[in-house]
Amino acid sequence: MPRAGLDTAAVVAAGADLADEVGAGRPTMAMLAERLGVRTPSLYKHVAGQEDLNRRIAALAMSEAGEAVGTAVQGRAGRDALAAAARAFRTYVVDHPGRYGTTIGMEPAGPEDPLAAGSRRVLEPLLAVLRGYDLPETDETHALRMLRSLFHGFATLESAGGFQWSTDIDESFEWLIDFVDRGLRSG
Amino acid sequence: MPRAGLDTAAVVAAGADLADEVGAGRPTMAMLAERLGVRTPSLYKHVAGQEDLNRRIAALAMSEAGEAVGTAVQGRAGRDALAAAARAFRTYVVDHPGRYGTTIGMEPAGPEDPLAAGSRRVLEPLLAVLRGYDLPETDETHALRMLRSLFHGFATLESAGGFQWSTDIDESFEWLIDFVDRGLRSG
DNA sequence: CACGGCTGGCTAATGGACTTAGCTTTTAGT
DNA sequence: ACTAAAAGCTAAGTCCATTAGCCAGCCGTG
Repeated sequence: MPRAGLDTAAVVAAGADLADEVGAGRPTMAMLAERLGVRTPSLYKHVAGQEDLNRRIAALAMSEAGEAVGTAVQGRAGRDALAAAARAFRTYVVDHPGRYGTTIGMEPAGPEDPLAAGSRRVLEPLLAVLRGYDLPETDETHALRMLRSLFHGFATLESAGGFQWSTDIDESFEWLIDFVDRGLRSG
Repeated sequence: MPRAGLDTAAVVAAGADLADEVGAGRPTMAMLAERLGVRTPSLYKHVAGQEDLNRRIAALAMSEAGEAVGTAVQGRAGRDALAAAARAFRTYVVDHPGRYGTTIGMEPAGPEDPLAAGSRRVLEPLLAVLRGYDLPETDETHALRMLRSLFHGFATLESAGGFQWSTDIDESFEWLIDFVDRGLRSG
């Protein structure tokens, strides 16, 4: 009987793919095992259980989202950087709704939690974007929270089909970038 | 054997309470039945299943949130109305994290879905707030989506413990209201 | 007041999911 | 080649959601 050659990263990656296909929170250990060509209990050699798997998927999603935003921001500043960051984040979430959705409602268990580290990877480039505007230092945290809330909220609502009218969503998104840019410049 | 005297509304209300206590998506039919002093299968006389229960909880949450925001906005205009709406929404979500969390990622099944009706109850007063600003009509939908995204994102992140530094969250929230108000006035 | 039907409860049973325990075989290092 | 850890497996336990089918309490009619 040949070995499947799995490791934790492979299991988590497959779980993340599965979440993107069937929706956040929907994948079961059984589905994942079948996809990996392995029996369900074998998964427990690589992850501690469903809870652990989900935490790892969420951390992966955060880290990937952070990388996408970071890359998009490289070499840009001001409105350009803001728009690039926003679009990169939205694109990531729309392309990976399941794994990103796994992050929702999950509390980091402490500053050492990989999930918290992933969050920081997202926040870092956003902070860099804000540095391109002339904000009083005390406002930086507030603005950062605003950006995160706005991007997170928009992407989450969009990927859940939460915007009802026919008005073009892309258009709303560009409007939103403009709105934030103007607000930050006049701050 | 005396009757428990349940009906659909009572079951949904108890489910919503339970969600607030143990977290969105966590309540089981078994827990709910025990709390209602009834055996699990009896719940199916009032609710079609777990999926149906969650949809009803979500619809209830939306409707309640809409009512809270609507009441808060009554008799106010401009910045006042915006601030009242924002605070009412945030307060509702913080006080009822489980039932509000149940709405996340749930797609309305059509315009007749009570969940969609609940969403409209939230959007209505927000639209009224926007009417207090001088926006071009084409911007109204965009602004509405922005408000919804921002409030939803902020409240969701907050109630999941997603804001990491020690900077006061209330302060960020007030800053955010101010930011939006300024942006809408200069629109 | 009797009574018949609906309604809301119950028990029993099925199927599926997560998880643990314990065994076996591959594989990597000496 | 030999050993030991790692990675698979089967078997089994628990819990949950759901369906089927039964029975008793309530309501309205005669």
